[in-house]
Formats: sequence, C-alpha cells, structure tokens
Amino acid sequence: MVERGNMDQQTKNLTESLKKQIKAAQRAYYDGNPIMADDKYDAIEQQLVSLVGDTDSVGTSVMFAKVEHKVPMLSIENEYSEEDFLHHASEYGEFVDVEPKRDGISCELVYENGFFQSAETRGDGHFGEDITAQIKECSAIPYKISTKNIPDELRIRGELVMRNSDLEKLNAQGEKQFANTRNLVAGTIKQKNLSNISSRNIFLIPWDMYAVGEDNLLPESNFDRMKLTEEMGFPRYEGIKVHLKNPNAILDALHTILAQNEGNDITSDGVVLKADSISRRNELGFATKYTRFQHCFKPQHLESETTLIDVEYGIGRTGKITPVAILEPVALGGAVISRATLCNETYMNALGIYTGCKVQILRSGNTIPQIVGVVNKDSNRAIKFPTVFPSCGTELRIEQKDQVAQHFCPNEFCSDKIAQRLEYIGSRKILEIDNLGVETANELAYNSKIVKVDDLFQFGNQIAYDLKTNPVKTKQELKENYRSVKNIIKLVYSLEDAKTRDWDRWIAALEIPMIGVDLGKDIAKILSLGPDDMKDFPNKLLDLIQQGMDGIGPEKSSAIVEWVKNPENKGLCFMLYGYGVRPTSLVKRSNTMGQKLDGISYVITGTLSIGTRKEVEAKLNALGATALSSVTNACNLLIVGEDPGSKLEKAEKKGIKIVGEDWVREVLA
DNA sequence: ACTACTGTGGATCGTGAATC
DNA sequence: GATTCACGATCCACAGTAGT
Repeated sequence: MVERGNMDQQTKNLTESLKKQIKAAQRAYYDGNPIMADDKYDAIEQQLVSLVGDTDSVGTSVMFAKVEHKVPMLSIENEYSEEDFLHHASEYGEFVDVEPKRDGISCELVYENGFFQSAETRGDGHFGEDITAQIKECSAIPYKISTKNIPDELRIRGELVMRNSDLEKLNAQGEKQFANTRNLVAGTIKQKNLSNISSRNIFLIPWDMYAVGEDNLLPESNFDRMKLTEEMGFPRYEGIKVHLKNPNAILDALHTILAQNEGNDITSDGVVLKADSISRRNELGFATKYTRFQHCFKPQHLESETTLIDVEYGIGRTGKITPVAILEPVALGGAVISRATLCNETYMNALGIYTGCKVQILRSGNTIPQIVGVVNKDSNRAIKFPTVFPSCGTELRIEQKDQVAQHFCPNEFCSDKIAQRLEYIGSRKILEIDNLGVETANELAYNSKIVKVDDLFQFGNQIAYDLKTNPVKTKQELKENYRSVKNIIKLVYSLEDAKTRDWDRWIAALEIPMIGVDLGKDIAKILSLGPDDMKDFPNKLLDLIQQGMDGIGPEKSSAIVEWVKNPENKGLCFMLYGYGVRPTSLVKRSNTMGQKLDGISYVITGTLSIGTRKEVEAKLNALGATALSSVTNACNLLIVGEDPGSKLEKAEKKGIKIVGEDWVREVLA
C-alpha cells in the first residue's frame, strides 16, 4: 500500500511561498522590525495549516493532526486474579469471547467503499492522532478489503504490532539496539520521514469492528465480525468463543490463550474476555475510563531482585513530596529498571527500606516498576523521611489522612515546585506552550523571577518589548542567563499564542485547587465566558459556586471560595488580562467567527479533479465547514465528483442538497 | 462505585543547538 | 560542515488519594 498523497505543483508553490512569508515575518518580529500586522500573520498561518495540516516545518514541535474519535477508544480494565476475571462473565450475555491482548499500539482504520481512507491512534481515548500516511507504508495492512454486504464506511480497531523475530533481525543488523516491539512500533509509527516504516513489518491485529449509523449491517456476534476481518486480509483471529453455561470452559480458554502467549512471536500482555453479542455490549456501554463489556486478565509473573542505592525526593506542582527509590539497574521484561516510586512516607516505612538493602521488584501490569518487598529486613537501618525539602531547605508540612502521611513543601518560592508548575501550565493538556518542557521550566524557575502564571506572561511581554526596542542588548542579556537564546525567543512567541487558548484550558492554568481541564470545561460552558472575562473571572466563578453546580460538592466548593476570596488571585486574573490574555470562548466561537461556510456539514463522494479529498476538505474546513465521512441526518451537503459511490443514492433518498465540483471551485475562489 | 487528578515508570522519534 | 546529543513530545502503562 505504498502510495503517498502528492500535492500538485501549484499547491506546492503556494505552500512554499506561505512558509517563506511566515519565516520572514517571524524573523522581522523578533529582530524588532515587524513587517506584518498580527491578523495578517494569523491569516497566513491558518492558510498554511489548511494546506499542509500543520506548520511544524515553521515552528519547532512535531505535531500530528488531532482527530476526534467517533466512538471513544477507551482502555480495558485489568484483573489480576482468575476469580475477578471470571466474575464479570455473567453480565456478558450468552456467549463470551476469550482472546489474547496484544502488546502494541491501539489504532483505528477507516475504510470507505472498501478502500483504506485514514488511520488514527488512541490518544487520550477521545482525541487521537492522524497516522494515515504512516499506515499507508505498512504493506501488510490491507489497502482494499472485500465489500460484500458491508457498510460503505467501516471502522476496524486493532493493535499495531511487530514480530519479536523481526525486532531481533533488526538488532542483529544495526548498531542501534531496540528494547521491545511495543516501543519500537510506537516510535516507528510516529516517524515523519516515511522511508523507514515499510521495512519494520508492522501489521494490525483487529479486536473490534463497527460502522457508525450502519452497525446493523454487520454480524451481531463479535466472533463473526473478527472472522470477517480474516476474510478481509487481516491475520487469523485467535479468539475462542465460549458458551457461558460452562464456567470451566472459560477458564480452559483462559489457560489455552495464556499458554499460547508464552513465547509467542507476537508479544501479548494478557487475555481479554468480552461480550460476544454486540447488542449486549451496547447495553453495557462505557464508563469514563473503561469499557464495561470487556476485561483483561494480566498475569503478574515478572519479578526480580536488585539493590537499593538511595532515595530521592521529588516534588510535584502542588508541593507534594514523592520519594523515589534509586535502584541498581536490572533488566526486567524488556526494560532496564533503575527507579521506582515509593509514593509516600507511610508506603516507604511499611516496606522498611534502607541503603544497600535487597528489594523485590515487579512491573505492575508489566509496565510500572514497583517494589513489593525487602528481602533482608533490618528495622534499625530503615531510612527516615526528611523533615526539610532537600532542594530548598524548607521545613515540610505533614498531612495525615486515613493513616497515610503526605509531605508538602510550603515554600511559595521553591524553585523545583515552580518548575513543576510551569511545566504543567505549558503542557499539551493545559496551555500547550511550545518550548516549555522540563528543562526550560527549570531554567525559568531558577533564573527568572517567575512565581505564578501571570509572571510567566509578564516575562514574555517584557522580552518581546525589549527585543523590539533593543534587540542586540536583549539577546546579549538572554545569552548570559539562559542556555539557548533561540529557545527563549521561541518561547516568547509561543506565549503570545497561548493567550487565546480556550477558556477550559485557561481555567485549569489558574491552578485553582481541585480544578482541572474537565471541570474547567463545565465551568466555561455554564458561565459562557468570553475573551474579556479574565479581568473579573473570580467574581463570576464565585457567583456560580453560590448558585451551586453539578460536580462541585462541599470540598471543591470551599476550596474554590477560598481561592476566590484570596485577593492575590483576583490580582492574578487582573494582571493576566492586563498582559493581553484573551481566552477563546468555547460556545460562541463558531458564531463569532462568522465564516463563509459556518454550519455546513458535508460529505464528498467520487473523485475530485481539483485536489485530493484531504486537500479539499482542509480548504473547506478552514472556511468553517465540517467534513463528515458518511451520509447521515447530520449531513446537509453532498459534493459529487467523478464516479460517485452509494452515498449519492443515499443523499438523494434523504433529500440532502447535492452539488458538483463547480460549487467547490466557486467557494474557494 | 465511579470519577478526577496527580504522580510515576521506560522507550521511541524529530529537531535543532552545541560541539568537534 | 558534519556529527553528537539534549530536549520536547508522544506512545504505552498503573497506583494512590480524594471527591461526588
């Protein structure tokens, strides 16, 4: 399936020209002689994004396009005993399927009218990343599947895997040694340069198949669906279908699969038990983090011994101290373990560790290193938790709850703590500030006067101003204080960008105790916050809390009230507003933009001559339209190209407006 | 019981700054 | 000018704690 989407020459030229303009503007801006108004810059950047999908060749970060999953792609809950594993079966209906859980990368493939269309990773379960180009390089993944009696649009989920023997071959060839197949697959599939991918022999083992809106066209039994994937050219389905009447049969199947997993060329890290009936499965549905219609048995057999060298004390953004065991490195289950968390004082004391002691470790769920015991106990030598935070020397505060002692560093100016906070604020989930990772956060915490989020934006504004007024002197000063002048300059640019992030992200960035992105989303929606609401945000929040809202109980409520009542936090929001922070409204955004194609949800059928489907979609979406993949009630426009498929018929039936390629030309002109 | 949040592990890759 | 290496981002995973 080696077939890369190639841009036509015209698009290529346009892209190059836009990139040049962006680069020139960036350079001029930071050299203190801006050549372009901000809104014009934004417009060019957006046009570029719509053409190439991202602008990473301009900026620094490697970004894949985000894709929202049609159906959430959640994890499977693990069980560690056979009893717990069996326990769920009774809810699963008459038949259950028992199958190996492959240790790879979860992925969803989309097929339209039998042809591979796109692929996305699991991501956080709701938003994945578009890895279509990478999957096209994998020749073992069918490009065309048989389409007899199946829906126009078919989605197949499975595990991207690689054979251990192929990993060994690769390691035997090259100097570079790879530790295990899962991480190699993860790394390979993220490569931007596609040339290496096909040689890595990555393939997909399906574990689910569905069709949005037309699921009833597929078999009612999961087992039959998986057999269908075999016919389509995917690997043989290894699952066993069991009648629930006989619990021994389930255990037999479990042991059969466990035995198969041992030493298999494709690594499996457990056994999945799932409802065979799709309708039963839909009844059981989803929890927030896990599916309710399947569970996984994970054998915990990886265990080893090593020596404890020392204990380090780390700090989180909230000031919480976490002890970490530093271990004599030991290989265990395809990884070399040198650190393991000790969680808190209570956990640490219960183990009774001391310098030089022999400890038993395992990888919980075959992943997370965990110390399970000390071999040669000696209570006289047990390590005592420090009373001050070693890094800043401040006396620790202890919180005792339910017999668990938790230590906090109360020092507001603790540099390590500030570094953690900056990293959190800059993370992908919060303000998504490029160039603000671990190292930069530490550098800022130690070398600048930043304490809170407003200081960070003041810092950015100050440098931007200095660079405009006296670039030479400013760069000299930056050079003296920071390891990379360019990195700081890029950071300043990223900070500018972060000022208009969505409100939910900004609420999380304010670091109100117990409020993260999720609650932030609810709060932003209920208050229908706009760009100018930052200056008075604490009062608006207080009003909301006093009215009461779902998801906020007494504890969160009082924490929020305390935060609001602190004049420092009112000042914080006011200053942020003053520094130009204008969060984007979640609810109003699509209306306020007033774009040409707002409200249009379209589907394309057939081949278009003006560009690939992806390119056309990107251009239309940039004007406010939404691309759908199949004709449903949500669709209000069908764009018809050469050789239209069954979508045309369906759209006619539903009375959906139908246009040709001319319409697209006109709109984009 | 379920959910949100925080913190922890190892491994990979692309990018670009630092270094030779 | 070429090469090395640190950093940033992302993949996979689980545990503990507290709130609803």
